[in-house]
Amino acid sequence: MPYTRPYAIVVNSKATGLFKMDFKNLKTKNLEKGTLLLSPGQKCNYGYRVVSGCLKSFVLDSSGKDHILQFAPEGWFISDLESFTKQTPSKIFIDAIENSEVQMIGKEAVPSFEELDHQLQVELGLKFRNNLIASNNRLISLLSGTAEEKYLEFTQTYPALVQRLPQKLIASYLGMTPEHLSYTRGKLAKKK
Amino acid sequence: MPYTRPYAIVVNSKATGLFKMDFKNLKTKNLEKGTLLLSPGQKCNYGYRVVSGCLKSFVLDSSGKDHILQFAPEGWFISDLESFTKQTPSKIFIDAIENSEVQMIGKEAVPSFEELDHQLQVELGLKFRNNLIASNNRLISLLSGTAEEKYLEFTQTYPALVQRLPQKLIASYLGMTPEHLSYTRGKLAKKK
DNA sequence: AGCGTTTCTTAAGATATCTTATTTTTTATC
DNA sequence: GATAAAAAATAAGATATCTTAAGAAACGCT
Repeated sequence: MPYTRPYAIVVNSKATGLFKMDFKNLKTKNLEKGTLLLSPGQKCNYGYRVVSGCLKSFVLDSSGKDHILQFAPEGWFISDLESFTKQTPSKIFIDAIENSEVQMIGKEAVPSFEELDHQLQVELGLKFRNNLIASNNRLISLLSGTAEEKYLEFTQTYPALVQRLPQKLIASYLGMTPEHLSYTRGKLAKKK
Repeated sequence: MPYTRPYAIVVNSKATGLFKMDFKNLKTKNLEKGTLLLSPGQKCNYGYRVVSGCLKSFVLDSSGKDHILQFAPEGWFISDLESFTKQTPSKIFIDAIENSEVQMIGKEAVPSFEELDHQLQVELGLKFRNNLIASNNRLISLLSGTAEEKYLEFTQTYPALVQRLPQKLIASYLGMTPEHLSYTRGKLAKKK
């Protein structure tokens, strides 16, 4: 079943990691829970720095199931890097998991990487590198982990999110059904 | 069963993408097929630029199955980015799929990102960005694709490798068994 | 506090993918 | 080109994860 939700704003945005950048011309926006910021097919013209609340990015597969790519709680940045930089149609959704406050960084306000000032090039280059390391580690985890291993790893990597997010979203992030995550947690609880 | 192979050299290395860089002090080395260049637990002190042949990086999971992270044919670069930059113990293997010639880039010859000359910072920053986009796309594919979809995508993305590599290595890259890939290919052939 | 909604748990049956084993095909070596 | 070794195909039975469904618990709103 396709994605249906009440939503307020339709703006745009990348899906990658945690970084803080200070640009000029930041517009602050308050989003209601459920607000959809980017949909597949759109060009992503914004990045979002989360001031409060939490966003997520996700894809829908050919059978209509969603798969969460990234969570972005306070201090994190979220966008569709590929669509934002290459101005290609996005493949992903971005929406608000909670009522959130975000700073929007518009494409037009961001020079190409080559034209950024030197300090920002270094900072951003390092962010890309760290995000790449994180993305590769997630690949390893997805490729080689069992449901149990992946869940345990998540709880260690993002203890705060385990408390805060509905389990079904964590299941989607880990590539399993909520039912199977529940079953896995049950097994783990017995072991202890 | 653990990884056993005849091997010649034991050096080290990252696992990320395609980029060309020219550093001084490149040592060229000829590797026999099967040569192991990096193992889990080691610090990765080298990156490898492949001149001819093909390398791969992979992990072994808790039940002894391998999962290929990257192929590196001619012109590609391969290493363990995390271990190389942070000097942490690697989690991955790197070895030669074919007899290969590589240029070794030693950790000691590579300044930190902050200290690189400006031109290289820009080039490398863009490489990190493109690798990150590629890594994110692979995540999407692994999370949301069926065996069939993932195989078709691979054939479109790396047509040359489909010809060149044994199917069992492609299966490992796609996160499935060789038997299941064979079954999937059989189904696809009938459809056509 | 109470009622409706969403989330979580549990469990039975279904399916995709895996395991093991055997046969056929391809590749490598002398 | 013959033989050995590796890879691919095929198939039957096993397992992890999914689907569906229903009840229990938690949450959110008035």
